[in-house]
Amino acid sequence: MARAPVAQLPTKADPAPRGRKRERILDAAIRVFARRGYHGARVSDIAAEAGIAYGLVYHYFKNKDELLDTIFEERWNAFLAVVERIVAGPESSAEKLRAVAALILFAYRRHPDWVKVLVFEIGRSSRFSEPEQIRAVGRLFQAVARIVRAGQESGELREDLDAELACLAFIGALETMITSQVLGVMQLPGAGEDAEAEAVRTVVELFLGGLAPRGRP
Amino acid sequence: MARAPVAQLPTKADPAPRGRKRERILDAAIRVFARRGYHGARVSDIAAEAGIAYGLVYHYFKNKDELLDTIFEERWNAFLAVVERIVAGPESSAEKLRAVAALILFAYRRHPDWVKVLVFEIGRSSRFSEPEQIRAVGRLFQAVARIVRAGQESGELREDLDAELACLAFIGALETMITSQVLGVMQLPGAGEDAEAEAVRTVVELFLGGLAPRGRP
Amino acid sequence: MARAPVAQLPTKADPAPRGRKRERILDAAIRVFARRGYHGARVSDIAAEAGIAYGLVYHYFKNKDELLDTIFEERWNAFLAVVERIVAGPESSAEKLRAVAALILFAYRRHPDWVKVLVFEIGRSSRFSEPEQIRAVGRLFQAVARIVRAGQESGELREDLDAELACLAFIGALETMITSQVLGVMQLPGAGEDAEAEAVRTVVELFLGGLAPRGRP
Amino acid sequence: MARAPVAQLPTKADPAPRGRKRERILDAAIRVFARRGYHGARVSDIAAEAGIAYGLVYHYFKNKDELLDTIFEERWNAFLAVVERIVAGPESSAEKLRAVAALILFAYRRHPDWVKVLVFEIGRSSRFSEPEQIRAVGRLFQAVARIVRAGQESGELREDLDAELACLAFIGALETMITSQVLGVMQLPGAGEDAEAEAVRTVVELFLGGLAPRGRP
DNA sequence: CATGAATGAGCGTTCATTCAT
DNA sequence: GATGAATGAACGCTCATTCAT
Repeated sequence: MARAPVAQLPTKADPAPRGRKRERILDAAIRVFARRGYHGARVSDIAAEAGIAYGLVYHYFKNKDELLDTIFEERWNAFLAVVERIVAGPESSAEKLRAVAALILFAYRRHPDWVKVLVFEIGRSSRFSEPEQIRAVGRLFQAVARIVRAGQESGELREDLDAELACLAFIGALETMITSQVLGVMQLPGAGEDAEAEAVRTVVELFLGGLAPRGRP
Repeated sequence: MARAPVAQLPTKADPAPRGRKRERILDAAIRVFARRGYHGARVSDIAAEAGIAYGLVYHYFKNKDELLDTIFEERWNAFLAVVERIVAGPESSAEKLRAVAALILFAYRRHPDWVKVLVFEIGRSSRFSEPEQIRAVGRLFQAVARIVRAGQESGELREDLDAELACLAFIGALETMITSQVLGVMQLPGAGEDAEAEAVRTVVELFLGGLAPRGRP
Repeated sequence: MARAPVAQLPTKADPAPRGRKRERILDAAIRVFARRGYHGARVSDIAAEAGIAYGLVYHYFKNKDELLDTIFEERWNAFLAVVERIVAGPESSAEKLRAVAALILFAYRRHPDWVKVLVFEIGRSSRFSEPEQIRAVGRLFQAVARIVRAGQESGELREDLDAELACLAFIGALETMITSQVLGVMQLPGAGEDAEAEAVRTVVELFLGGLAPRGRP
Repeated sequence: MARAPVAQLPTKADPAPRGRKRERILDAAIRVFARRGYHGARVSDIAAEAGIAYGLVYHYFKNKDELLDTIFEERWNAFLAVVERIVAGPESSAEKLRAVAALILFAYRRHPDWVKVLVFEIGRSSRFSEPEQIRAVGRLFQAVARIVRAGQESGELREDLDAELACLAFIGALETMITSQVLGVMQLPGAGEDAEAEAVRTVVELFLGGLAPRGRP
């Protein structure tokens, strides 16, 4: 459904038609950043990956930084748009949280490079300290927090926990699951789609029901 | 008690006595890495922070990389030792999880530089891909997973959620809370010790009881 | 005739036209290596001598080592080609040996820097131990040895001396004459062209006729 | 006979008794210079080879340069003394030349490290340009030249070749034979002592009798 | 004598960025 | 638009040398 903006991300099968050099460069940058990290990626690597001369990168982007910024802005905004649409929907809070979890983990399976860059290169260190990017990431937390607050107001969710702290935990749980898959820290149960579904279930169940058996008050 | 190895971390009030240059360098490196990130930190910055000639760094460490590796190994192992002691204790699973959460968030309040380096410079970026470091981090997850599994076996915790997935979520929640504080993504309720206590409560409550009110199955 | 490749070596009078930067760099490197030795030559010296930014050196060559290797390969092969042509000619062995001696000593007078680098920086120490370079130098010895062996087979030269040992002596005599001129160890008779001619005569005469007077058996 | 000064050079079997640190350092330096070249040899390598702390090197020698200079002076002078004794002897010129050739090639077989350092590190490279060292090497040439001149005056050797050029050729032939053995450029006939004897015979025969058969004028 | 911690000049190399073509 | 030659700031690292102990 709302996956259109995500689906337009680069795929080997869709190598961007000639002439759209700018997109070619961005896609190449995502791949190279994912592979070598921002600092390890040379502008010439990106150009080579895009099949162009590296001087051309500077026609479309002011500098290497702007590449990362652009990736972040364009892709993150597209991603946020989907999240906001989920938030604005008529479903229950539980349903919305499940949708957000599924969106994030699905995005990773479909576009691992995209997610790696986001998580490892942007959600990181000094560049991330820039207020603009912090605010952008804050919008994700606020969106999830709105789901939680709405649930609390409607009585669907308990009110004695801070909505913002709770949503930090929610996003953090998802991020760590992705990280562990990227790095192979742990073997997750199942594989591919199955692992993803199980991860979604676990996070949502945990988040809503907790680990303690229901029998205990 | 078990905080001895942690407590000996640098404090402005304790500028390390003469002769312990190696420690001075490591402490300086932690501070500079925390401030500027690994790539942004020049060896000469670290030497200046330690108040020594930069050549001396190479007397004690093979290269800049080894600085980070050493920090990781020495500090992370000290940290893990405390976690393992918690795991081995006689308390209930809930108590142990609370203790781990408190340990992590307390460590951040007391040694923010240490934690920043760990989370931002080691837990991300390519250097983390090295098997040795992945295994080291894996030990943390395994430790927490053991707490969860023990709880599941004793009936204290529900058994229909995968222990490892659950502990990924648990650690992830804590990491994101720290990150959000470092970057100021969100204003957490309270401040200092209070904020920390509230964060611990939220994560543990969420993890154990979930967001859904107890009344609902 | 066959001196084309040699003749294109740098001369102050021929500062190499714009665009042929690679050649400019190699020529500059030869001059600086000759003046200060490989270890004493800074990359920035070479760049300054070539009138370019030192970064450009790395555009054309992988590193400082490759400069020396390239000089060796390109120039040595050009030199060897001339030697091989002499070997293949129809002249007597004595004539060929005289031609080789003249070639070597003439090359030094015309291109002293070239020869200095070859003799002092390449025919030296660790870099010279690389099999590829040893083999390249071996080709010179083999070429001269072929002249000697042919002379022995035709009866022009005596057969009771090993051809390879003999040619080692031949080349060694010439090399030492060059060295003594470079370093001014000894005052050679005559000057410039005359000294060269006398050196050629002495080496060839010695090599063919020996120091002992013909009258003595 | 006159080999005493040479024979006192270091041998694995005679590791210099305790206390004679200065000699230990010099011997170690010779070994390390021979193995890695002057530039490639660190002062700490030499100290390690000598089994002492590297600071001690500076008690006995002003700096690294002085090590090489000392090796050169002490060993070269000892070597020269033997040569001068040969020159002063009552033998024929031919006998003396044979003795010099044998001395040089024998020295290499017995003390290859010593010879390598002399030929590769001192006989080349810029340090050799220092007048003092040039003069020292010049003394060897002058000694051999004196043998030749004496032979010419007594009628034992032909007079139409310049004595100094001739002795350059003589020494050069010997040096190249050593070099070719060090580097393995060529397979010499025989092995060890035999190869050496054959080399001596070839150089002396060549030098005295030439390659052309006696029958031809 | 002996040690090795401490210093810092010096240099090779990388790579983002500019710009003439 | 497109290319890649050209530039040079920046930085990691080596290692000879000094000196307190």
